[in-house]
Amino acid sequence: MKKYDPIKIEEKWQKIWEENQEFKAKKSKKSDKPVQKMFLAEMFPYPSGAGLHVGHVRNFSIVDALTRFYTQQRLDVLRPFGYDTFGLPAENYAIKTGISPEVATKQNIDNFRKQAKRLGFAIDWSREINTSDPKYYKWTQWCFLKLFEKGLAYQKESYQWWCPVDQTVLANEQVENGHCWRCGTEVEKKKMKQWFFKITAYADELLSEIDSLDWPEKIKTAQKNWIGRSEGAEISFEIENDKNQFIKVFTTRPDTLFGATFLVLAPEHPMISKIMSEDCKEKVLDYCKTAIKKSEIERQENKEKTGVFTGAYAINPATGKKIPIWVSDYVLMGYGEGAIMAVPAHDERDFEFANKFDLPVIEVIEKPDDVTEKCYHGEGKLINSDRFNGVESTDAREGIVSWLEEMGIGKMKVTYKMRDWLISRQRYWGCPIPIAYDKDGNPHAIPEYQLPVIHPEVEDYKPDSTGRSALAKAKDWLKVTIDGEEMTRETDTLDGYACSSWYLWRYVSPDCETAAWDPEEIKYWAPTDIYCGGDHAVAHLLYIRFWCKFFADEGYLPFREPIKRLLYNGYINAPDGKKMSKSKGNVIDPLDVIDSGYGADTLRTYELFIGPYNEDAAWSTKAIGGVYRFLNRCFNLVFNPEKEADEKTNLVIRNKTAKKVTEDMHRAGFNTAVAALMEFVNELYKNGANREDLVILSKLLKPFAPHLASEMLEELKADDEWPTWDESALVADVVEVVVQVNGKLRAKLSVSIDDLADTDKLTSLALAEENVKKYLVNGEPKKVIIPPKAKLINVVI
RNA sequence: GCCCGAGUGGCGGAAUUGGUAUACGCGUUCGACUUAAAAUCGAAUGGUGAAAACCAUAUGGGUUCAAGUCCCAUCUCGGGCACCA
Repeated sequence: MKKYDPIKIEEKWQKIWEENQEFKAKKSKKSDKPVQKMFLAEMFPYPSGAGLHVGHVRNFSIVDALTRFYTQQRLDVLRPFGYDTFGLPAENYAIKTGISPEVATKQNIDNFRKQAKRLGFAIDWSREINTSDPKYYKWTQWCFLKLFEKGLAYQKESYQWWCPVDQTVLANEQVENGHCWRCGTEVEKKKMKQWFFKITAYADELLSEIDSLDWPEKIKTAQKNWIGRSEGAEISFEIENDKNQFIKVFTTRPDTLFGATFLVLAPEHPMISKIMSEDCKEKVLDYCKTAIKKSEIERQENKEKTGVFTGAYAINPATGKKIPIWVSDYVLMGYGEGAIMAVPAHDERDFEFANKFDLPVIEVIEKPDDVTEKCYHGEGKLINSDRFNGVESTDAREGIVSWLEEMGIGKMKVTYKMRDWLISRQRYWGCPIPIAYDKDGNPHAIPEYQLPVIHPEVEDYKPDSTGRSALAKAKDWLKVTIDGEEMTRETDTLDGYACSSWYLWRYVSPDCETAAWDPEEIKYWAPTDIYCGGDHAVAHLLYIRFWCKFFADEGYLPFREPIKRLLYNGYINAPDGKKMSKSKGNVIDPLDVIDSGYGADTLRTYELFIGPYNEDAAWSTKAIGGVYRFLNRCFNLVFNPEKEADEKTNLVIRNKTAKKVTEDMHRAGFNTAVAALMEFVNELYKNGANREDLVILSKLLKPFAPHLASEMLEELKADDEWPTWDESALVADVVEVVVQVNGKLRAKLSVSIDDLADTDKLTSLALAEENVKKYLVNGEPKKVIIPPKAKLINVVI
């Protein structure tokens, strides 16, 4: 009796794979027909000091199962691996311990690599990349310069999110509920000069191409909402007593213009200081100062409207009447024009504001009878709107805008919620921005031949007191000569998301020294066919699309969407259903699971069997034993055979399983694929097995438990090429047909496959059943329904 | 508040196109092996009921010969966005 020893088997095969460089991507050249390529990747990990966790294992196991599936189908497969290494944890660790981030990162990578190898992943290890390696970030800097050349990387002074603990600016996407995504501190607003990428230039295309992607619906809607396109109009309001001053507003409801009874400006609006009257000046300035200082969380918590009158009036161009101009923090400077026309009768926020400050409310849309709310924001016929009375609001939008257009004070406009991507960080451990400033403070690109701008070594990694990164402490490094002119380097570094916005393309030629990616290799391998991850729904997955479109425009990429199919996997939670965390002490360490004797195959198979890949799952210490038992049974069938079956015994189940597993792999139904293999094994235990049964079992098992399957295939002296199936063998000679009476199950018939199409025969067989007969009142049914292919008879009485 | 998901045994889940609800696994119970235990193998396992049968896919309605699946309303949970004019 041989015993299944996963640790021994896994060591053996991992060594063989390493020596043979088994997973090195190959470009086959078959003259007769082109070989399909398949580029798969997981979202590369941030290598933390804690090592791999079970979430990584799930993510990598999904990609691995598919990698092996396509490899077994003899496609040209590229499955690389890399590390996203710039970031705050390494820098904070350096500040605390004095150990340089390079050193700590290298250790963590070595550990991650070692652990990943113990899981037996089919990775092309010759293509490993690391974003903090100068050979890599040289090209991140090159990407920045391309964007800079085209004006898509620019500097702007503006109010920005600032984390007082991490001492850095944060992007909108890095602020969660008013708190820093890294340390959880409440963020502040700070006025600073910052670098931005002009992602808004691609807003339209980023939105319109979402629907063509084979991505989960929830990611697509999240991106659509984030981009937040709305169509409306820009309208200029003349200031009373000053015909040359206008305030522009954005509105999606120009049809309600006659009901605009006041204007509201954001506290940051530049016109405020120009228009406010002397007697209101003090109150207005005071309000603006407090509002700007208020954190977003304070603005949200206190939803009651606040505001102050400027003392100035504007003219409603539709009515010619003068309307007061107010300031309130419910109007945001970053959206539209930072100013609105308030229509309190048809907008709840304006209504609240008007109520509080006792401002006039004029209804201009007819309310349906069944609407009782005071503030109606639906559609209807216009009223109180002079020549537009009676016009449907949906038509009036266009009518009023063209009328304004004739007067030269309005036009159609599309606005987006999405803002430009803030990319500068006042941190040491990031990719240095390849910019230097001349004596007058003008930014200049570091010329390409001077790249990479290498990280200087520093003694102390803390940002300085002015908020500049530790790079400012490297005095010699700061000085640079460009075209004979002495300049000072930028001390900000790039947001880590910049590094991950092009890494998929680096994978095709990771050692290329003449370009970020080799055009020939890109043409062959990219775009990525399958990409798998469980995070970054809007940030990373939007940025990489943006860069793809940009580099396509510049002629560097022959495609406009970087990821064809996205698999978005769920989290693995602790057995109690809660998030795993060190502080709760409920963390399951995958290496412990392997070492406890289960082995990597059991761990991987279990994580794919635990539930649908795209849903969260709770770890079960007991259930993993079931998977281990299953693999033991697979092992026993090959190494401790008991019964030999003849050629026909398992013909149906064998073909059925091959079909089922193949189809499940295509639709990423890993849990049901494993279940089908379990059924197959149960059947083989009952019936006995022949070599053909076992070869097919081993081949189908390989994507999940590659070590054991390899061991089985070796014993069976078979290769691992993915099996096909014989469709004609799927059907048994005799099938079960169900008989229902009024949709309720009453009897089961055994019917020869040849009789299945004979409805007369089926009907008489069904009606002859005792348990059917007794329901028939006159011995005759009303109707008998035999749906094609359903193996079901419904007798209607 | 708005926009997406989801709700099925004691538990994780299956049912892919409207056609046998509960596959597969865990747990539980019984049996075999064993001095015994573990491991392993086999059997049973939605609920009520002696049985016939009835009731069960969050709740209430509807469409259909037939509904977990489609339609309408409601509730609950998860996620995203959140004063975006």
